[in-house]
Amino acid sequence: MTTPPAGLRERKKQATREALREAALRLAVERGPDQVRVEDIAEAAGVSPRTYNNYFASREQAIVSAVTADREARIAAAVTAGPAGVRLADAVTEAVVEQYANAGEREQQALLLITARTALRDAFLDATADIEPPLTAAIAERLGDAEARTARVLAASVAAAVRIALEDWLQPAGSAEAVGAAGLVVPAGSLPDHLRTTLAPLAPAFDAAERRTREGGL
Amino acid sequence: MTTPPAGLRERKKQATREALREAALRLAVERGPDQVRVEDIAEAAGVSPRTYNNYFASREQAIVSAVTADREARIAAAVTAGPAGVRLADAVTEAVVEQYANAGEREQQALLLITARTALRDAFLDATADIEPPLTAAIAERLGDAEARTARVLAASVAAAVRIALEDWLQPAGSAEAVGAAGLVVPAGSLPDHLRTTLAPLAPAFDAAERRTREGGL
DNA sequence: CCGCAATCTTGCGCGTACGCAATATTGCGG
DNA sequence: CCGCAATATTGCGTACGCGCAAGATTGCGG
Repeated sequence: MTTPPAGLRERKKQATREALREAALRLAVERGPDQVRVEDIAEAAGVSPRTYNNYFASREQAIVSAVTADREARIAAAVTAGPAGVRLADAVTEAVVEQYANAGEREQQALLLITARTALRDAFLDATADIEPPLTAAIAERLGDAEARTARVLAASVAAAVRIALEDWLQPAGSAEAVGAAGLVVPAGSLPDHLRTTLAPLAPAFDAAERRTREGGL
Repeated sequence: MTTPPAGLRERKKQATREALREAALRLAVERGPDQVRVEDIAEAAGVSPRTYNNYFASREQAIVSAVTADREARIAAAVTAGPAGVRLADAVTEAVVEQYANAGEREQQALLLITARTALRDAFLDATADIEPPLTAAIAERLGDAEARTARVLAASVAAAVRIALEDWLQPAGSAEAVGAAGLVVPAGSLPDHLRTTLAPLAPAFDAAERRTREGGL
């Protein structure tokens, strides 16, 4: 379904996209993110600057996409792969955690780069919205067509929650530090735990939807 | 808290912002959205083009903000104003519905404009994200400091749901039309009902949070 | 093996977004 | 009433985003 042999045309497009991603990340690492112009990336990938913009709508997207790549697809797959026995909320949570936990050598290095510059940070956070469509599909599959709208809302909520979790986690801790009182802040903990905590409040909504499906399905 | 008399400086800034908003909307209506350059708006408001960009980061933002203006503040106020007796989920839902239902003459006209052009439509939808911070504050007030993180996630989820509701509602109905089977689509109904339906799946999450607060507060 | 329709790439041009440094405005002590 | 620090406005320069139309590439049907 995802990749029937596919024609040469499509393969070339993917190759170009890949080349742009790699070039963007490599150059950004080599000489610092601000010293890389679109022109440079395009040249390194062997295409015209205009073509670059046919693939990426902003300078930052290419760099970020080198890290986020096909995270969306993997999350959706992980949800779908989950056994039907477990709570949907848990399936989704673990699928998300899994994808953000397995940070490879290169991802780690890129993350440092991204955290530094605000523009990149924003682009990185915006990229979390991309998980929404595939996640919608995966959730809809479990909830049934009657809850299509619910699936969409839940997927969007998850994306929003993930974004928040990453936002907090990426804080240089340079802000107010301790917020005293009951403001726990927790930006220091491990990312997986942080994601789980942030997603937790949504669980009741998933449970209710799942229950509704079960009852309706009888 | 919101507006102590405030100095001249601040008032002038608001006046400029207001002037830019109005100029942008007026010109967009008069000659069509694509025939308005930033230069025109700035001139009409009596400031330099460069100053325009100190107030709005894109050409579309000014136009859209003439419609969305201080929707954020009003939603937050409506939630806070809600009696403590009603379910938080209902308070939030009704606060949101209220703000989007009361569309004035001018808003209605502007909406037509916005729906037409994709760039404006996107900017309009992106503007829903602005309700998140004030909504977070309003929800946090009801849930207590211990649920600060929950408040943030719920507010973001609401914003995401509202966005989805508006997205569907704005569809030119030019797409697949009937999705057959149980895909109800409903883009034709009234906006208030549509908002309520879309927000409904989040209610259980609100209920759970509220319950937690009550128990913890004992 | 060929031609043709679909699609991708590219150069061009316009308008936009924004960092920077100079200049003007505001409004708080003195 | 005045000077001074803080803040806003502006011009300039650079790079980006993208619509458009011409030219190249792909690959399907004959």
